[in-house]
Amino acid sequence: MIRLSKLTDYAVVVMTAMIQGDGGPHTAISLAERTGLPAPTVSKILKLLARDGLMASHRGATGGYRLARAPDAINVAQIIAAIDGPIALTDCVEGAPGACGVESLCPRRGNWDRVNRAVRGALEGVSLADMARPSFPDPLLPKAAPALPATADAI
Amino acid sequence: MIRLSKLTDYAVVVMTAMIQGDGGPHTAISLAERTGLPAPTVSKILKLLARDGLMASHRGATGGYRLARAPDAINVAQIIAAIDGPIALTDCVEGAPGACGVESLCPRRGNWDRVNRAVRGALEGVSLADMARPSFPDPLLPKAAPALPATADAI
DNA sequence: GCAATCCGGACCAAATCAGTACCCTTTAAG
DNA sequence: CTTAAAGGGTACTGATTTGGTCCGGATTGC
Repeated sequence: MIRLSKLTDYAVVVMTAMIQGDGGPHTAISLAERTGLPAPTVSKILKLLARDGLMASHRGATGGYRLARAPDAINVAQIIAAIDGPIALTDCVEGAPGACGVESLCPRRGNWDRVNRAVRGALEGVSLADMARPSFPDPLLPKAAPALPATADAI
Repeated sequence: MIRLSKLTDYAVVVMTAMIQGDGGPHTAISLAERTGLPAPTVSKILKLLARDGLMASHRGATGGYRLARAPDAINVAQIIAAIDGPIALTDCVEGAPGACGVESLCPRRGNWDRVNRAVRGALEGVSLADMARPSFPDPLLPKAAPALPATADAI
């Protein structure tokens, strides 16, 4: 499967938890308690999100984190980019020149970029507000099945 | 970054190499020579592709592999599914129930599926024929830069 | 001044993946 | 019928990545 970092999943959990709270700043510890995630991990996520401008941080005694923008002004692509780094499906375009072997076959590189753009556009179309919305009616997922109906929604 | 398996990249290389050859069947060894990839790896990829019906294999003395369908009838999503397994960004929906911790925050599960569908649709829109097309004019990639302009095309 | 909080980096263990090797089955040629 | 060529499947190993932790330092409010 296309592995999306687990930290990115946690990031969405933390950010939705912030939405559901009051407007005040949230400390890393309080968010860890509310989400059930380990505190150091939450702290790491918040730092990454703040570095990319998705969070506004306030240091000092009564400090904490706040969302930098409204939930519908933050999309999934931005969150992924903050945690996992730039969205690129392959590492074909890297510093290592010898990895590609025969160069005559490598013009496909530009075409992977086409795929990257398509995926990026899809991810930009989903906002944090969409993710925070409580589970919506979905005919594919009759919510009574915590077992593993996962294979159904695969390609 | 969103890690797409390196084997999937190789799969596209191998399949484009098959397109550029004549119509006859290709052996795993001949494809390995033409692509510069290690032979056992090519064999592994071909087996995976054949298992999902993307390749037609012919055993015996003069056997080999052929594309099961026309290049424009095969899309990237199918290749990824054959190599990396079903396309699912997160493993939130798994057999392990304890992993999620607080259940009250987990309704976002259905929303990840929305993201999955968006990505899947994007990948289905790119065919193998698109990938095999020799590098097309792309303003973002002024083909004279094998160094590492990779960060430019990131999100 | 003191305490609470964020900031930045380094560090370690565990899971995952790429790659390889081996043996079996099938098929066609001689 | 025999032989060789090719795919089919499984198991194993080394390396890379990732998730998670920890520590000292900087900053702000009380």
